[in-house]
Amino acid sequence: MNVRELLVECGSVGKDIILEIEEGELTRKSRMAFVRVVVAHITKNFGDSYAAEVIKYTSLQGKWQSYLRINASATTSKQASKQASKQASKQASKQASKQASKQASKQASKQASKQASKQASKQASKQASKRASERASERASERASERASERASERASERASEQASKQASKQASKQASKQASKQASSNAKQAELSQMSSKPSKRRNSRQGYKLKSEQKINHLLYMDDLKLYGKNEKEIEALINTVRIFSTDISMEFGLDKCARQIIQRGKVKLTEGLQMNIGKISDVQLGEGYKYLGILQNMENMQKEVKTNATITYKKRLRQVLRSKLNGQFKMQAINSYALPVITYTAGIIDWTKNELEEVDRKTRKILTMHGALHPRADIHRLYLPRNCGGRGLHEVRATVDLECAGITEYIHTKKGEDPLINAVWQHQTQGRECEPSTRKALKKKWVEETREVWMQKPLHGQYPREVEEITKKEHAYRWTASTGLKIETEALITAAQDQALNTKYHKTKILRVSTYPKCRMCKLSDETISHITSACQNLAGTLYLKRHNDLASAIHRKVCQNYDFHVEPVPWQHKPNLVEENDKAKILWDFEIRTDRVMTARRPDLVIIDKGNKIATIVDVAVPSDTNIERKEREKIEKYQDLRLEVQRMWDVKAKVVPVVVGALGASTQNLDKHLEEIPGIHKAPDLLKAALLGNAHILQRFLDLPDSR
DNA sequence: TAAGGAGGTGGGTCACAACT
DNA sequence: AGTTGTGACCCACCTCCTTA
Repeated sequence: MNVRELLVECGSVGKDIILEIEEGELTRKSRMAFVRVVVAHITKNFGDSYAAEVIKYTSLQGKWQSYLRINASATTSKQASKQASKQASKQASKQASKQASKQASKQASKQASKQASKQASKQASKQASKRASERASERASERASERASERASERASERASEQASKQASKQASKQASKQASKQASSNAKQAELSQMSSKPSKRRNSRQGYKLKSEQKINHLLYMDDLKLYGKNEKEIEALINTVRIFSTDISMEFGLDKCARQIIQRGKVKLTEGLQMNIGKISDVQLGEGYKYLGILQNMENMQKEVKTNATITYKKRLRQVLRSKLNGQFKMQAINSYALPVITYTAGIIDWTKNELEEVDRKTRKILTMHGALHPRADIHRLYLPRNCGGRGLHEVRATVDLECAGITEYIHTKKGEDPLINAVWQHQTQGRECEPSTRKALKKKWVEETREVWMQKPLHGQYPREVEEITKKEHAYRWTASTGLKIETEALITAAQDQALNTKYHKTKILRVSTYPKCRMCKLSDETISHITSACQNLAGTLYLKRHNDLASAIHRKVCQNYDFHVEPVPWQHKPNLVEENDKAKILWDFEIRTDRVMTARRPDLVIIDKGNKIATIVDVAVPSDTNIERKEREKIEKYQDLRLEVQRMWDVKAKVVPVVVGALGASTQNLDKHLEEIPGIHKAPDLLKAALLGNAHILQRFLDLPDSR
């Protein structure tokens, strides 16, 4: 299809366009006409759904070069490439909007109200589902839908907001229903209010209120202690306020006049008045620039987006810092942020229109604050930060994702309830604009999000290296069990995860990845490359000192528990426990790092622990190791193999049944599937998390010490 | 070099005012 | 009343910078 020919065909309009293109700039008017001509042509020839590919028409000279030649085809064509379909959808949407606007032009007046109601319903539905999630009761849903319609009415008609004093409205509703049933002669307004609060369905049919497009009337919103009244003009509002006042008086409650406010909107504009003078006092108008807080959201003629956002962000950050300054451990700090700080933002989800950028900004700020408090290494992976702990993440909730999920939840709620309530249905209709669709559930979205985030993390060349390697060796729940069970400080947690992410400042990293150094070898032993796994488990210079201490800490933790089991005296505090070479009483004998004299010559005869249970005639040979995470399984097999000779010798010499138990914990927290099974074989109660914690603390100490050393080169 | 963050760019949408 | 022009805003995408 040649665009130029097309323009020539369509007469004077086309000729003008051609002229303009050749002369220089195309005016917006002509550009639009241009698009209309092209789109009309395509839809005429290829139907409503087509694929179009836009190609530069290089054979033309001058200005025409930058304009387009379009290859259009019906969408069934298999040749349509990805690009083509992308373009097509773009064009299609363009065209759709064009046509829509044309058609809609006739209904301009309707559109205006549509837009108003669109926004209104959006906000309303959000609030609706929020309440609903809290109460999931009929009342809640009703109120919600009412709020929706209320919002819709806001722009088009006058509106006044009014809040009765808290307890008044609460008790009023209760008492009102009682009184109404008791006294048939009670005044009409009383009856009306009682209906409002006790029989929601009738309340909607009352005379007063703002009328929606769907013919329903709405005259108030009530949630707990917040009451809002709506009327189609000032008089109605006065009448409604009067109703509330009468009730308040009846039950001896006073109007909290200073907490009430009114707003009159005429033709979409706020009309400021002196306020409403009543015999009990004056209800003043909502002041310009100020707002009125309804259910925690600052509102004026509409939600005060900017103010709410700023306030929410400030409070969020304040709470975030508060949590991080606390003495909670890493896991609980994350939980506290999720349940104490984050809801400040998520409460506004669906009511306030957060942009993607704003939410990402909040996330960035969060990470910055975390880093400032030592809770996140600046080079650590951010996708991992937001993954659940059982997937290897740190269990923080991403603000953006949480808000998205919240909105999805609201949509889901409205979708399921729309059949039960005409007002909710109205909200749904506004939101979908007639396009029926099945919203995906919140749960499914969450699952999808976790999967995708995890995939991104795993695919990263550097950060994804650890999970890829370690998950080949052991199961996820064993590799990451330390994150949920050890109760480490958040700083230690950050250090360990940064080490797993290969994000620490090692010489190998500097040389091979940053290329700022030329010497990748270890600063201590100068033999191997200075990688994380080298520092944590393979450096010869550290073997006799730091590794030994880590190893002994772990072994002595086991020793202490064994001693407790056989009623030996132990220090009350674990870290003060100093194992003796030999402990013996009538129940058992415990050897610590003891070289066993054997008749036959053998290499491995000095295990970390030998426990001889005298009663059961069982000897347990325990050996502890903290290898690099990728070696745990191999190490475990090696240990068992290594002590087989000794086991047989012990059986023969001491006339007991002997077994070898390896306790292998990865330096960065991974463990094998067998760890729990092995621990059960050792007398006493041994918990894997305690051992993991001992290993990780030792390891964090090693990393800190090592990386703090001056670079020799 | 990997990753995150910041800023720029182009395209799209929307609201509003001016014009026809 | 309908059309057109304009600016604000948003978003996706890209590039560049920074940091380790």
